Amino acid sequence: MIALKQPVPSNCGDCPIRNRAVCAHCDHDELVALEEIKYYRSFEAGQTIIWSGDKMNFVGSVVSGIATLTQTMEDGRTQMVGLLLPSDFVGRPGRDGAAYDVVATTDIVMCCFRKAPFEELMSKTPHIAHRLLQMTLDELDAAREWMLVLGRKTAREKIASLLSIIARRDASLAATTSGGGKVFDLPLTREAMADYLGLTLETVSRQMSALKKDGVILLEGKRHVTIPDMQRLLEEAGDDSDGGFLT
Amino acid sequence: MIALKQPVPSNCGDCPIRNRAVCAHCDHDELVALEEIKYYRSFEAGQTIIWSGDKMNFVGSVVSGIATLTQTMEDGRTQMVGLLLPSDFVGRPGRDGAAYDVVATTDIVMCCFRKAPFEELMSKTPHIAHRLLQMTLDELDAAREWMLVLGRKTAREKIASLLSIIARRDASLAATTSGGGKVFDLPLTREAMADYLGLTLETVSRQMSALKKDGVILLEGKRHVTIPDMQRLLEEAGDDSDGGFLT
DNA sequence: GGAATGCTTTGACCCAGATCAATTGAGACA
DNA sequence: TGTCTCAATTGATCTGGGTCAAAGCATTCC
Repeated sequence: MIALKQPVPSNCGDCPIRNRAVCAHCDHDELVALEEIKYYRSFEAGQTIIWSGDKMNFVGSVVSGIATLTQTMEDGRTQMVGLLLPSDFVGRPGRDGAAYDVVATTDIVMCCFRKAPFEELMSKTPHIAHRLLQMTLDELDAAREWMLVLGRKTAREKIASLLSIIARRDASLAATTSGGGKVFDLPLTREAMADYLGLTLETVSRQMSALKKDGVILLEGKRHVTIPDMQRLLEEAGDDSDGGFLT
Repeated sequence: MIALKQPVPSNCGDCPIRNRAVCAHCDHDELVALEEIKYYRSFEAGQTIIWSGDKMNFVGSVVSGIATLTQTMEDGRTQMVGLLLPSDFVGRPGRDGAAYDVVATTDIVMCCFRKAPFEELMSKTPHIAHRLLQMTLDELDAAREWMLVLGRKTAREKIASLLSIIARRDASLAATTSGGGKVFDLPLTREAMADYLGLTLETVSRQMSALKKDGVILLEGKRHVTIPDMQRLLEEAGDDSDGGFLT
């Protein structure tokens, strides 16, 4: 895959994640202060952005593209513990070492801040700290939702859950809605899906085929997914018919 | 079980969780402001403190005792998503509805604050907001650690992981260390352990028996556990020999 | 075109953990 | 002392998803 030079916002006003990232609630002055310490970094699909255990000297937001957060055991078993979509925050103020590997799944652009000045700024601008708390609480909810998926759902339900999450999150930014159905490209390989779901890639493949055979999803090629009936997918995921998920 | 009237700290200075709860970094004035809106509530073992979906009109900290956070699917499958020990925070500033059931596992005392005044106070006292962010980030790390346990560990490793977490957390407050070994009472039934680990209670029982037979743990009665060799337990849990866990 | 590479699908078989069922043990209570 | 209840153990059997193995299908690169 050719890594094209990716577009970068020229200023915060144009930024596609201006209203959802850690800077969402900042007023003009705060934004100016942030602009002073920010810089953009691009990574190609497949690149590791941060190695677990590394000293982190920056934090930042995903501007475009997708990254994953993964944990690995000594014997090689891996579990994805986070899926980072545009506007998601990376890094942990107040801690030096990275706890997880962060890997770019697609080409990705990040808006980074050196850690020390960001922490300094955070202590002075309550809007940033408050927004970060909100986002962290949301992530905690998502992580707990995922614990239910990992601990109690069947393979078929797991796949349906993942698809419905991607459809929902994708919908909130780049929704292609065609006649009631949702259409998107899977940003993950079968192996990455398996790592997210605590399954093997073979089981993922089998369940994808089964959902296709049963008409729950349509597949063109390996990645292009159409969901003709979102409600049906949610039922397959074992979720409340009226949306067990939070927002 | 007889629910004895439980002791309640007479003021924040005496409070056993003064240095670890959400109020940990508060200075004198902030503490006075908190004291004004705080009140204690006690619950007996088995009582549900909060029902998922309920309107939450308070937040608070666990002072003594243990509670669990659980999610339930329509068909009754349940997954525990949090274990609340003394100093842990309950409730979510900025959201009205409770997302999970909170159940007292032992008799428990909570230090509660009405939600609106607490949120008001939080916006004025950065120490509280900052501490809450720290605690939420810690919980997020714990949740992600747990995702690895749920997604990739064997039943035996899961049990060993749970025991080592309880031993560690218990150690930090009420450690009974006898000659290098750790001793504690399990605060959970086999069923609660199963709900935490995404297993059935039968499997939990079998693996407990197996760990006992292999000398990894000693059991007196059903709940009293001795861990003669913590290092050995960590190996059984599949963790890094030098502590894959954070903190 | 042909070979190499990487992702994906599919099949055959197996096993860890679930399910179903019976039993044990420890209070609580009358 | 017996019986009720509720947690826990243990056994027998079943099965969903893992493991191992072999193709299938695009892309890219000679």
